[in-house]
Amino acid sequence: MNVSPLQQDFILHLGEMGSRWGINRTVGQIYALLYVSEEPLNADQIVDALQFSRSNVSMGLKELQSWQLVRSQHLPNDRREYFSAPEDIWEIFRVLIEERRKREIDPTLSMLRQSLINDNIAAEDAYTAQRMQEMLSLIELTTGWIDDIKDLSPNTVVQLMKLGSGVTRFLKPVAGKKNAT
Amino acid sequence: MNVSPLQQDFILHLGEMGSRWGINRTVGQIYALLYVSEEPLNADQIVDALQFSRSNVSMGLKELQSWQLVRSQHLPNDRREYFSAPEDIWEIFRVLIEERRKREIDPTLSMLRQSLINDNIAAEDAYTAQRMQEMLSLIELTTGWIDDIKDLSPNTVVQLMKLGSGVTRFLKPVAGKKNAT
DNA sequence: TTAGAATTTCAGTAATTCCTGAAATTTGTT
DNA sequence: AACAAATTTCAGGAATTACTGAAATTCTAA
Repeated sequence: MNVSPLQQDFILHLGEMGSRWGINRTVGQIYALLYVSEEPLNADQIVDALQFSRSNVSMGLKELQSWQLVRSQHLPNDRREYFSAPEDIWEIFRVLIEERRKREIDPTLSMLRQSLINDNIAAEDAYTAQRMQEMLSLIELTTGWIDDIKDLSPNTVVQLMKLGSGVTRFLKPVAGKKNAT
Repeated sequence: MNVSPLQQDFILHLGEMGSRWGINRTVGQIYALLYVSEEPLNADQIVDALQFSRSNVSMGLKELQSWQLVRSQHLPNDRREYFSAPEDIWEIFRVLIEERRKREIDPTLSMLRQSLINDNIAAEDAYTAQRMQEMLSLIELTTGWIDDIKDLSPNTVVQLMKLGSGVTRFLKPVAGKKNAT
């Protein structure tokens, strides 16, 4: 496994970014390597390319699979497992959004719903409950929207994104408010 | 500073979530406390409510201010600094997206642009460069779209989100493709 | 300009997370 | 079934990150 300088830059960068994305450096690097590799790689090839321990690679691959960012397959006449990052960048994007939502949003959604079930909130908690409700409503709106658009074709999403704030021209104007600036 | 059970639940939860959001537990708790507090609080009140050290509160507040999630002000005849989370949940949402983008996306955007400037990529790097370009294009599209809609009024954004995939009815149909499912 | 209140800095320790090598387990082939 | 290859588990050490208390600094009111 020789890693070109271009690949090396990319791998090191995604390693550093990993920590900001809630995965550690080595996991970020493994993903980066797979992302830029045309052929699937087995664990030993990854060890060879990135120079960390076999067990670390094993755990890293497990984590990437739990994120659904990496798939494994078998090649004919080879009992080793081969790993690759899905090709379709839109698929990757969608998975990333869904997984982050699961980890970063859904627990809070449940917690807020649970806490706000109680319909007689003490007077001293009126403001707290109102704030929690505001947060809940925003999360529900946002996740509902994501659910709604996540199944659109990439092509459609591209069109919509390119349209940007231009979509507002299709909205009914609200009295006294401009839709777009 | 007495913290109600409802507030306590919320504070502890946001503390735990903090780690998934790239801020630590205590910073998450400080933010949660401010978020549900109707009045601004000074550092000692936060110490009293959450029971961690004065210096930790000081550092936590600094970090929250760097995220633009917390503001400070002065009350008449009191030299202490008082802190609060902005009221407007849409403002909070916007700030959160912008700050995460700065930390999690922009560095990669720069790196990819920088790496791909070079217009004669070695043959062995053709696939790598293509993959990096795909990532770059997706990031540019997404951040461009965010830039474009971030200035819309909350009202407009709510309308658009509620419309969800319904917006596709305004798009020109693409030959052989359905816009919506 | 000084006293003391408020805040920040920072070095050291505590806690957590990461990574490894050895051992155990699983898988597939003969 | 026995062996060896491949993979996973896991205890312990390494590295990183979080938190504290003491000291230093900044601020403000007299």
